Amino acid sequence: MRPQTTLIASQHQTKPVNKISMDYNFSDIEQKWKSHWQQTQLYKVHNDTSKPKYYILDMFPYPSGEGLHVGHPLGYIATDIFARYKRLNGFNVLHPMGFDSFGLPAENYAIQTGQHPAITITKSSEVYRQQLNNIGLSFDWSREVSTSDPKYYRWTQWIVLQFFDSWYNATTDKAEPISTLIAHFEQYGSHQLNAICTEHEPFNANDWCNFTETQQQALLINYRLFYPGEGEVWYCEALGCVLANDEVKDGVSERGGHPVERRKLPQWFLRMAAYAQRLLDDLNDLDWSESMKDFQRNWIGKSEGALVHFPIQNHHEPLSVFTTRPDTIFGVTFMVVAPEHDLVAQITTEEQKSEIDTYIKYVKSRSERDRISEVKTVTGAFTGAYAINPFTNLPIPIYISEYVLAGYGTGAIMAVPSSDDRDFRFAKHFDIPIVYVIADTENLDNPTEKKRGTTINSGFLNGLDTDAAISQAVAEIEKRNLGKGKINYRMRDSNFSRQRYWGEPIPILHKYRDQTLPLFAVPENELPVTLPDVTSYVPRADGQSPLANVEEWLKTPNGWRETDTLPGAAGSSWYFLRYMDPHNEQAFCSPEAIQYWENVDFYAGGSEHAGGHLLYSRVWHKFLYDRGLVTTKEPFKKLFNQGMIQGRSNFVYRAQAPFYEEYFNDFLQKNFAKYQPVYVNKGVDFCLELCDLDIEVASSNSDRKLSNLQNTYEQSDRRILVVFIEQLIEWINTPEKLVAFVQNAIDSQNKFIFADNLPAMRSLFISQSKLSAFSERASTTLHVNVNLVQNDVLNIDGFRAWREEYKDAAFWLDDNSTYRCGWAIEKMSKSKHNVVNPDEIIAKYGCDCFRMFEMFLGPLEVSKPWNTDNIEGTSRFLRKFWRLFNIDESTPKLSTDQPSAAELKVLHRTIKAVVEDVERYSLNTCVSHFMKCVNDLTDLKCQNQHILTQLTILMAPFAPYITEELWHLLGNEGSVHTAKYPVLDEAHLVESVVSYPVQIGGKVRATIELPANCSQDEARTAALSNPRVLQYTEGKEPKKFVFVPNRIINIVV
RNA sequence: GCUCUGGUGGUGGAAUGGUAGACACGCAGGACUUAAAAUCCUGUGGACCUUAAAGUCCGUGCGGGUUCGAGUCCCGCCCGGAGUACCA
Repeated sequence: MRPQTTLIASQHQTKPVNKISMDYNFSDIEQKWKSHWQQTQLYKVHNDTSKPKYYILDMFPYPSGEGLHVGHPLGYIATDIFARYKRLNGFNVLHPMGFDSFGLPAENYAIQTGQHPAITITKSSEVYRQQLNNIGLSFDWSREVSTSDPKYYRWTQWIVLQFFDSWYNATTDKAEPISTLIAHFEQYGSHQLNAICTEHEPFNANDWCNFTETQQQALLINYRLFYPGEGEVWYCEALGCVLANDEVKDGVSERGGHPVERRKLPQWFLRMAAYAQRLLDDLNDLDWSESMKDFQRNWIGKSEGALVHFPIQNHHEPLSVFTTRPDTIFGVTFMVVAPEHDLVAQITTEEQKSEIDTYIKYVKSRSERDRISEVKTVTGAFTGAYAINPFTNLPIPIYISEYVLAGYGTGAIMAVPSSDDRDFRFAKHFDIPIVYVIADTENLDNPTEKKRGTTINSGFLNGLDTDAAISQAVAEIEKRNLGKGKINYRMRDSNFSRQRYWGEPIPILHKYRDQTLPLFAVPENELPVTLPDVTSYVPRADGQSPLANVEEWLKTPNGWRETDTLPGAAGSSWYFLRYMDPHNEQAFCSPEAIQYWENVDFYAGGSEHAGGHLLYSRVWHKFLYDRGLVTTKEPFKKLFNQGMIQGRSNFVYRAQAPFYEEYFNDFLQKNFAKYQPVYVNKGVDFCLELCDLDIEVASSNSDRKLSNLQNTYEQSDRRILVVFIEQLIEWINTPEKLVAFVQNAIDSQNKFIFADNLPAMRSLFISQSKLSAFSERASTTLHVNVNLVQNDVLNIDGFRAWREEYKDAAFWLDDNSTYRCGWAIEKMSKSKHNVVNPDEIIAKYGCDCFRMFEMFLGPLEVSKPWNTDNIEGTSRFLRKFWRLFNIDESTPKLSTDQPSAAELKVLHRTIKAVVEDVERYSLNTCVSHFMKCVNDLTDLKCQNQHILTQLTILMAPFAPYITEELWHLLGNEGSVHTAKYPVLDEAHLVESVVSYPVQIGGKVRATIELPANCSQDEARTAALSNPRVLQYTEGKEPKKFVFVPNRIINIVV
């Protein structure tokens, strides 16, 4: 389909119309410049260190098979505008794009279809690239990276091996090569070492030297930053594989609805927790939104407290807990251990065993989120074992409950029902005693409402306030050797392996098959370890990845390959560095490139990445910093979170059986009230009390009903009219025909009346504005393709053509003969038929219009619905802008005179507003400023070359094509995108007179004009003598006189 | 559950604590046209009041508070959206 505007334009060109300006023909213009820019490589970025750098980046997209919808480009257009703006202001701007191409969707598609994910992903990347190019984005595609490309993932694997080869030295507070750790072990054993590691038995230098290789390696993995261990994952017996959280819905697998359970399997981990404190500290210097920083702070979840060991009766090992409130230790009346805690099996008594087992089974089916968010019902089980409160020496029962997570703290808590809400509910439920340890909580219905105060019933802590009691308690705990003060982080080491095919193979070799230790890194010169082809992408029933089936790949001269792959986060945690030097085969990025580009200045993406990608990337960057591979501590200086674009769905309403009776009832009341129609619905639907006619509304295919009626009425003194639904539908928009039909029946003498020549049965759709008169049962609501709707008015022909079943659809229309649809704001999705494809919009309105409209929708950071209707305004604006140039036969007829003061004022007011708003990322208001400017210049009949040239450059970042075309029509060389950005001259904005609103008691009662540099006294005299003001002050002295220069006057009487 | 975020006309939205509704859409009326498209003009938060000009009151989810002045700041609610560690 050719765009409408083009048709009109070509008509004008073929007609010999005299002196009509050339119309704005976006499709020719955009085609022309798109290929021209490609040929001249306008957007190619060089590592040109003579210019200041600016690195602007969009979050890595995953190329989904469905292509882009209008929500995706929002951020890309915004960053493109900033990139172009920065370029015009003299920066060397890096603005690259690539694809995060490993991941589950392609893999699941491969499982279903057998197609290699590399093929699907290449196809969808190609679609993405084309669509992005359609939007006029100034990416340097020569720098494109793709995580599933072996040339790229070679370096992902390389960095992972650096993690493997590192440990965290808590003294120097950074990651160091594992060789320095081994040197330490050889000299001191594990003594005098301050490292972040998994706890293990201490050993000395002599021990170390006598350990076997496997023993040494087992110790080292307690320190490595990338290490093997055991982790809980979702496992589905029926599907025979590990599932992602996303693939588990309501406790069953999303595919097939099979039961799932948490299962411990060998996994690889990234020792993220080592970086917790630095991740927290360095947030302060970042230009991120406070909410995003808050999110990460909460995620890291630092808490200060104490580690306390409670002895267990009849058991050698103590129960260790972490608590933030050691001051309440006298109030501990029970302990709760995570159901999966190792101790549970050891301490559970014979009598309690079956209860505990049943409970553990229940918990295995629960997600972590379910476990912590469930507060209404308390669940748990008693182990039968008792711990001893070391301060009161009283035995306290040990329970297990799902609200305690194995992965947090020590996986066990000391429960203080008088100060913790969940403990309180638990104690109530299991009838456990409550000891009050804070003054004035004894008489509260819920003592946990008061969490701080004077300590009571607590021996040596009595009388202390909470803070003093905490430090006193910690001191005493340490003195009695019961534990120690400790800082705990909620953030834990990240599970960094997947038992799946479509990811980077973990470049590790095992000496023996199916035995983790000993293990070795794949030598650097053998990277990348590429993915072998497999016959099936389905994970193995034993939970291993499909790679474990590829015998010839598994076995190498030096050992057996690791079969786990890396998660998506691996490739996306460092990609922004690769863009700096994307083709380097000697290093992941050259030191020179890193020296110049440093890190990302402006990073745009959705806030949903806060806990994942943004945290992983920070850890990787900090690690690379520690190892001297990058020069900055943080990867992303400024973070901008754009909102989502929601879909705006449209609905049509299909009539259901009850509709016809309801409709006819209403019809009778309106048109035949004089016969007193009554809805009887007994045998027949209606009877007209003041005449001898009954009426039945029926479908023509209910033959038996008809013959029954006929029989009944042959013996009756009343007559019957059968109104067929088909007839009702046929006459729905011409009720006068139905009136005539019914009137005829009333007037006739026939016993049994029905229409014979019936139209075919069609489905009926009711316009939204008619709907309110009917019950909910009268219609069903159906999503309709939004592309068939404009301003909520349905394109009826389009609708009929949309689906076979709607071919003959009938419509009950509004009085103005339109069908009005209902609407709702929902997520944009295929099933809701509210997906709008940018390509279609661009074909109809042009890329420039699409870009400006996306920006015009609303503030970038806010979620908002897409509504194509409003695009007309933006389209009109661009045509009006074009007309300003007075183009006759492809030459603008403009004046080269000195612009007028009024014109200059409009221009500079716009420059000021646009620059201010671009700098604060408010792009929707920029579009408004351009509209206002074009409106004002049109009103001024401005045809000044200087003004319009400046405006063209100003608008170039927003509308790159039309401005480029006009730039050349104006006779300029080069590209508008390499021009010099307009500079604000305040001199043009100086006003001699300011108009002040005068408020009296906070309400505006008058407006007065005052000289620009007016003093408070002058303003006071002028305001108080104003007749309007006098009406309110009645000449009295005001209580207060507020004068805000250039703003407002407020008088208090 | 927890954390974050938002709530302003019929619609999208604008507004450093300073005239709420800029800029658009839609709608209504008008001009131009054989007609349509395109374009242009006028009106458009609600309720009063007036022949008119003008004016009055109410209005930014709800209830309080701070201030000469609150959409904006503070406290307490209500409703929607997002994230919640293996979707990316």
